[in-house]
Amino acid sequence: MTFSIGILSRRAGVKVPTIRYYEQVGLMPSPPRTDGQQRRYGDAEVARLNFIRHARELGFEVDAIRELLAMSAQPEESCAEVDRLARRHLAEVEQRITRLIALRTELQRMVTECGHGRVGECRVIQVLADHGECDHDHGGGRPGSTGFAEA
Amino acid sequence: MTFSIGILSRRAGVKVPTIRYYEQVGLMPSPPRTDGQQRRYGDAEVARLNFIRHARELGFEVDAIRELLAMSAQPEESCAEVDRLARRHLAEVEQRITRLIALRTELQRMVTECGHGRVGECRVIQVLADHGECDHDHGGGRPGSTGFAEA
DNA sequence: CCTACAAGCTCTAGCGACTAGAGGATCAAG
DNA sequence: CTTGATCCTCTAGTCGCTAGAGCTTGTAGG
Repeated sequence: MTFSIGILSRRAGVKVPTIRYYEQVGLMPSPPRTDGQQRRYGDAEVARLNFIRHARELGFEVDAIRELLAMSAQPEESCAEVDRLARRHLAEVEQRITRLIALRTELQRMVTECGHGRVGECRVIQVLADHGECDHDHGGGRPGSTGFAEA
Repeated sequence: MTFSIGILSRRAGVKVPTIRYYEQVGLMPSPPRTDGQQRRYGDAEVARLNFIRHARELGFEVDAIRELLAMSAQPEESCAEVDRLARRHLAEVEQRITRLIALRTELQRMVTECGHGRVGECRVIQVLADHGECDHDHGGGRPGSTGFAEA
């Protein structure tokens, strides 16, 4: 009926220290303890932890999960807020994708233009040194040392 | 000829505390100081800081930038290592994109399936509660409370 | 009943790349 | 010479864990 944190860990696929961390930040309840102060859990906690894990895998932040959990405890309420949270997160993910795709394009251009010669002519280094070469190639970054200060 | 950290900050588009942080972690040199211990920089530092900023914008980690800077100081060396670093980073970016697109798909499905009714029937909550509903929809998550423990 | 020892406990510190703030010194312009 | 913007160092906080020290507890076998 009740079980230890290690069992809970295996059942929900969340590491033991992470469960304790979730308790600390208020995602998981403070469970009852044995006489020796060891935590005892039940099936409800497995469900809750699965919910948390899945939400984390989808990239929801701990604050958002706290809200989602609070809302899910009110099944009669309108789910407009839940929807809003999920949409906002979706928008963030889409923004990250957009930015990463721009990065990928830039990195691809850098590596395909690298002539595999010496560092002095390396496009990768040139593009990094001169931001102006980033979006449009206006030809001929000067070869040679970049002339940086040394750390 | 030489200028303060604030001027360097404006010229390179990097905040003052970030410049000091870069000095601390060895990306920027320890510059000469005035009698009153204030840092003085020259144009080489503007170039170096621009390089760092651009590399950060492309998502290179500080460790990678340290290596890139070291390599760029050796223009006669082969750029194979530079190339390797850039390609590895590109591969990481591509992986992140792949994962984020999977997340986006899942989130889109969640929000489009939400009927905008009560929380008890909300698909967003249901999918989060039951990982099994994630990749393939086998119909009819039971409505009602999720039955979690409370935090 | 006793002994191992796995698993639990608390507490602190570390990751990466900054950011914020306190509390004080210095520099440049008027 | 005064004002006030800028600079200095230092510590601590962010986020979501993860690692480790040093100790206690639970449980299974003998």
